[in-house]
Amino acid sequence: MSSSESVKSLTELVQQPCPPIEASKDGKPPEPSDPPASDSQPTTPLPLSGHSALSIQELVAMSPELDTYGITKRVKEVLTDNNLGQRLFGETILGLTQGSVSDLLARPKPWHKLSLKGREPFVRMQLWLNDPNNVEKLMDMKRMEKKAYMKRRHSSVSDSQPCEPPSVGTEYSQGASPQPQHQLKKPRVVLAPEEKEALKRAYQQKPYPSPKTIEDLATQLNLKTSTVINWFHNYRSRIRRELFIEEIQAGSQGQAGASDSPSARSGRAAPSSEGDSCDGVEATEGPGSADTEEPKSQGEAEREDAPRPAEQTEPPPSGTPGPDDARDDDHEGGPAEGPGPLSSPATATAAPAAPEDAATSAAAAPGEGPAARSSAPPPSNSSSSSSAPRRPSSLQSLFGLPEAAGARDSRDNPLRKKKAANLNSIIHRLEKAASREEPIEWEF
DNA sequence: TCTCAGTCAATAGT
DNA sequence: ACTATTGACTGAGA
Repeated sequence: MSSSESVKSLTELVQQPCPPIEASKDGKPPEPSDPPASDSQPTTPLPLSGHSALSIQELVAMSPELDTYGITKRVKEVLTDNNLGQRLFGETILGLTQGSVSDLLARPKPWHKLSLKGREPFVRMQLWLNDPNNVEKLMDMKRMEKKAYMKRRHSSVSDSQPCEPPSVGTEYSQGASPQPQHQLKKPRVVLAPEEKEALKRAYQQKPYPSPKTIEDLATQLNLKTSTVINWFHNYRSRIRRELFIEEIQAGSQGQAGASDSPSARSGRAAPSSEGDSCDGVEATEGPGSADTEEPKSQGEAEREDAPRPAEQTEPPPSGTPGPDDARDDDHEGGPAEGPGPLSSPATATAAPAAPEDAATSAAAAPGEGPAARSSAPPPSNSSSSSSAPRRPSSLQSLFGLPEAAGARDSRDNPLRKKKAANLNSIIHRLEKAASREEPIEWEF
């Protein structure tokens, strides 16, 4: 068993025409049915059963640094060039749903920011790209899917069977499914623009609201607190991701690239898209307290963009996510409270005002019920927190990355890099401080 | 417990 | 039909 041995098999494995999907999807019961067309295997002997010599996880662990941005770029090209959809690609190659694929392709995170699990799709994409035959295969699959669909449709037309959602294969079955599905399906909550507005506003004042604030927010907006909590979680990470891509794009304007080295860190406040009239980008403070601290320096640091509201906004003082209210010094509940953060100054139209008004539409039903949870068998597994033995050379060729790692040079914009570095360290310290409870002195 | 990373899946947009 | 967006959920850390 020499390690070289395993690398060798690894190489072979990867070199095979077909991507080693599956590996072990473990977990989620409702998923394993994803195998491709489900109706007939074209000619692709997907290694769906048994295990291959190496699990994809191992591959990931041993993978050299990949250029996620470059990979997604190529994948996008290939998909569009060949008219292949994200759904098919995602389900057959990545084992992910269309939405996830879309997200991944549009906002890839830099390799270093990815967890082992998060790297998996990228390794799969890379492997997939390595063999041009894979495209053909996918196209074949698409054709077959279509054919099968047509067939099914015809037969059902002449055969009654009104049911049948027109989705490709994927019949459920799934063995012994108790089929509890008739249950109410919890209508998806859709936040109204005004509600989002209010939430964004609140976020700007306090990216990490205390439970109490959340509670208030929920009450005022007539939403469930869990919705508000989720919204903050989602919003924070979305913003973070937005920064990543900006970082990548800024760092590689021109050549594909790179990714990892922390480069420019410019950022806007939010992904914005709709009304984001706010873009308070620098709206740091609403209520009186005009920042206490004051990074005096930054003299030459760029100023124009208020970088990440999140970390920068208010970690310094007391920051810690500690149990004790810590961050939200804002007393909105108190005196003069009024509308709190969401009080949209002028346009009070927002939620707070008229709860009963159907307008809100969204949240509505306050009475949530016991909500039957689906039993979720804890698959766990993965594990394999191997310490990633590095084996670059062969693996690199294995993954066929021509450039990838190479781009770490950084002779792009020295100035920019410098600023970035500076900013980065600041951020770093902020984050650290935030998670630690120490007073630390702010001076950059 | 909280946050985050990753996803799913519904649904809005094209 | 396909893609993009986004609320919710799951599991891992601290």
